[in-house]
Amino acid sequence: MEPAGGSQGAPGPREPGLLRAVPGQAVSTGSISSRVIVHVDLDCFYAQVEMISNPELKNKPLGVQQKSFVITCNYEARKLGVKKCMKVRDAKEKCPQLVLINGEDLTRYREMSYKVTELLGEFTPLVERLGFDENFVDLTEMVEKRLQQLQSDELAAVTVSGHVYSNKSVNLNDTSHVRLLIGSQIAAEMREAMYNQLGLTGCAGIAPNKLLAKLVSGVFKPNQQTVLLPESCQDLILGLNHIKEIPGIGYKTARCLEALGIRSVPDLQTFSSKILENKLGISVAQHIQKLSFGEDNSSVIPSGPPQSFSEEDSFKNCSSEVEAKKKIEELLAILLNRVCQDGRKPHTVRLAIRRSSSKYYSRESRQCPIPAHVIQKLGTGNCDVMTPLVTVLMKLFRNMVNVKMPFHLTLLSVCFCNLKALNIVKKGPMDCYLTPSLSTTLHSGKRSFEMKDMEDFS
DNA sequence: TGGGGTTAT
DNA sequence: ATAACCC
Repeated sequence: MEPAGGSQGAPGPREPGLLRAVPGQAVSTGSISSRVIVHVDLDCFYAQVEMISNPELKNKPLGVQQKSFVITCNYEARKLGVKKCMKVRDAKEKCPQLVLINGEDLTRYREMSYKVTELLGEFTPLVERLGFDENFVDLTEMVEKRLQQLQSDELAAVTVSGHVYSNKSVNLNDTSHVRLLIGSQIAAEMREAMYNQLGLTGCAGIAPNKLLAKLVSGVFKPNQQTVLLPESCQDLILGLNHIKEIPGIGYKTARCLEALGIRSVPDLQTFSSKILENKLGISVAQHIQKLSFGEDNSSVIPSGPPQSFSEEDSFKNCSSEVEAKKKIEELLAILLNRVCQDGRKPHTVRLAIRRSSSKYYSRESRQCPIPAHVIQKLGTGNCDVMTPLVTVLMKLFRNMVNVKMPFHLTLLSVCFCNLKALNIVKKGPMDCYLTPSLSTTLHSGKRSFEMKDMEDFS
């Protein structure tokens, strides 16, 4: 996650009203100590996208299928017993009327996903994506501005939007809650905008940090929102039945913890820090033990454009080089279109495989720089960029797979990463950005001082 | 599971 | 390059 104190460090000088989000970097929120974070979680996202594409699918039980699995389904289908990640066989057995749509091509889901992130980005630039269907938004500054617009006698009149997470009765008039209540109003506006502009429904959780916002967003589903007030934080985290339900504690860590006899949240809260550090390393140990108390000081990191593009395909078996090459070419062709639309240029290509012999989810990969002359042609449609890239990918393939020996693959993945916006030329304290057209001009004309620098760069 | 993504080591 | 995490 992030070192302690991330978004709450020293305020430092900042231009008033100017909050610039730099993707991948935390943004200082000034001297504000209590944050307001919202977690926005779309309802059965892929199924929603399919129902928008084809409204006749509404009020029918709908599943989205990848290979032999129903990876998500709408609420009609859930009522009839269909669950996420169910085998198609089992789902059809449970629910013979189930309509299935193939969801292996993520293009429309990805596009809609970024529309959601962009829409949230109109409220504040502090939006962090988590997968295609979830976003965290740091509302602290927005809330503070709205608060300053209020007269002191209006504070007690601020009302909550949506549910309040609580077992006991809470005093909503306590003005120490006013920031979270305003946060709940903004969250409602966000969900309204998502529905009005994109036709999407979803849940939201509003809380003082990302962990708690995420946990509380799922309390009332679907299409509802919940705010968590500070006095209920312990109730929420202690309400979990197993540590694996804490986001950040994954399969491996949960296994390791179980071996130590740690299963429940109180188990983890009270376990010896020293022993935990020895078992998991100081970083993970301290992090997850904080999580067990509901503490999470990680900041919302604006995601910006993606850092990598990949296409993958899984299959029962691929055991010849010719077959592998065909599949790699398919993946590559799709990727080239995607990277062309993005505008930036990848400087690294990676090939990953999964062998049928490998125990569960384990991949091997090899990567290498994309040749400079290939990078330059990448945006420019007509040139053949496939051939050199296939050549380099097959070299990576043969580096991983001894093609003279029998092999058996179940997955191939091609990834473009190390994306650079434009040709960056270092000249002094400020980097200078050349537009592609200017770059071309410099190529054809006399060779400038900057061009010599560029050659070193690539 | 699948077909994606991210960060840390 | 891998391993962990997230969806």
